[in-house]
Amino acid sequence: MPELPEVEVTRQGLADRLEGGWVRAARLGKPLRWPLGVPVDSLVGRQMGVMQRRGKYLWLPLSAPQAAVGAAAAGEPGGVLLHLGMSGSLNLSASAGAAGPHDHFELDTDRGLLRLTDPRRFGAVVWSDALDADPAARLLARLGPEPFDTSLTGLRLHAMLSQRRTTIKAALLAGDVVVGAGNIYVSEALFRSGIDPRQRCDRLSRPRCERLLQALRATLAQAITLGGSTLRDFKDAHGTSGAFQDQALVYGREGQPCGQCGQAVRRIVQAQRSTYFCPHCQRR
DNA sequence: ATGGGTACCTGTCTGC
DNA sequence: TGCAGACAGGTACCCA
Repeated sequence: MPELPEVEVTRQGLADRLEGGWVRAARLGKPLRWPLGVPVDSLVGRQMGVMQRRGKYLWLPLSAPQAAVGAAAAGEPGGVLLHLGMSGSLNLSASAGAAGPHDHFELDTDRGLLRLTDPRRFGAVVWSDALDADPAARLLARLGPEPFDTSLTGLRLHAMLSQRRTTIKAALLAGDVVVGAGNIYVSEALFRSGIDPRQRCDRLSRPRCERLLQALRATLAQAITLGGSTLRDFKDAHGTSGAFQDQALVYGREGQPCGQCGQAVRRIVQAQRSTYFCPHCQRR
């Protein structure tokens, strides 16, 4: 599910509300992608810091435990690195009922109950001593620059892409050239920049890389404003669905007329994933 | 080193 | 109605 906009919308809905709050209890459901790495009770008695995002990961800093607040355990500060996988969402609510079959991580805090719901369980919650310590560091190491990082320019994007022979669709999806765009937003950004998703990275001119970066930023920014996309599962921290899916120009629109030229939008499969594009408006 | 395929897991929808 | 098969927002890992 969640691509950068959905993760960012989630972060925006949680950061202020969680900051400074205390963890009173913690619980795990079914196993996720990786084990937490520490006993879940060791999260109790810690104070939450400002939630941050890197790519599609979220980082919730946690102070060293205070015995007076919760459990007795001593420990060092650290945090949990969260990933929403394909079907995850994080919700903070004052009065949550009993955990459902897809609720796999819960922090009961004085700010409410923070709950990760993830039917497919591709998501993750991993303890790390710091963002730049393993295992967080190892997971984040492969990520490319943030799309809104001002040091990322069309020139730099062009330099990175010129080293690759894969298709532009595959390269953007891989997240090591730029993070954040997944299957929906890659299709949309390529349409908006008029680039054929099958085009080889090393054949893209610098002006086209420039246009691609602009389109990617515009698409992601619009999606964040609209609360992300909800295809089926995604809800923000307040339980609200996104609205970008209604603005998609090609994604999920196979056979429908392209809004620019009227020709039918095509769906092809690249690396086992659907790609939507307009063969007329998008050129190699 | 790069690139492609596989695996993880559950739910929903389609077509026979 | 039942059931098999395809498909779904991601990504670490393995092998060529």
